Amino acid sequence: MAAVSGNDPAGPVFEALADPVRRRLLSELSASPATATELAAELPISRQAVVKHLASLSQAGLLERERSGRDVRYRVTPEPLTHAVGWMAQVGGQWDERLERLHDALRAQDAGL
Amino acid sequence: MAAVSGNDPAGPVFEALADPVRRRLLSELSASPATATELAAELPISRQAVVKHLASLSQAGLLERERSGRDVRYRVTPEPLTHAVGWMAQVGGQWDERLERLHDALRAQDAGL
DNA sequence: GTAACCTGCAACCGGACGGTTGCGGACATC
DNA sequence: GATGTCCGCAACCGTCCGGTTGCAGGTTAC
Repeated sequence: MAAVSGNDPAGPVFEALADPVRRRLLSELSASPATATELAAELPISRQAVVKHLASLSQAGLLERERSGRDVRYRVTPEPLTHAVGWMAQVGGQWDERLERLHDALRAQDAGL
Repeated sequence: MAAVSGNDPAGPVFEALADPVRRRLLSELSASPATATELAAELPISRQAVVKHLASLSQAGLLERERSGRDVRYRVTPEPLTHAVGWMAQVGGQWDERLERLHDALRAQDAGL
């Protein structure tokens, strides 16, 4: 009796967003793209830790790598966030269908890209 | 240079939603409230494991316990989901402000409850 | 060419987390 | 009141995950 349809593409997104450091990184990158060393400079963790987090975010489809010579620049690609919103809309749908309509709007916009 | 405001109330929600079992449970409960033993019967894990997951969800404010005699019934309280949507709207805002408006709509509805 | 800097890979470590089992207590039923 | 069933607590275990360190490979600059 699965209430929400099949397997969720939102899983990787939620897993990626579960870590506070990762959310922080996404937040920073949403303001302006940056390299791993730049990001590590603003955080109390090593560059390698940042790289691992960026790999997680990238695996969820939330980041885009762009190499320019010596360094690699990361930027946000927030499309997968719609999967997460969609899932929540389905769960919250029973409770309030306004979320449903919101989700529909997102889907429509997504198709428009 | 924090791009997203202060500390996030969305953290617990994302952490709760990071686990597939927890998402499954939320999904089931959104369809109809149930007890821990009922939920465990539909899953390949023990009742205690389910209880722990329900505790996580409850800690994120996503569940409500309702005791009736011998057994405890859980139901979904999806309001905290708006925190998660709000956070994503801020991150994705740079990319598309339609999410922002969606978030505003949610906030308005939240105030209306 | 050599020095400085950034990326990438691999090994390693400790703690958190998902899961199990066992047991005691409370409630309903007979 | 005895029994079955459900909840709740606690201990325990293995694995995954976040983090570190060390080192090799490119790339830019001097």
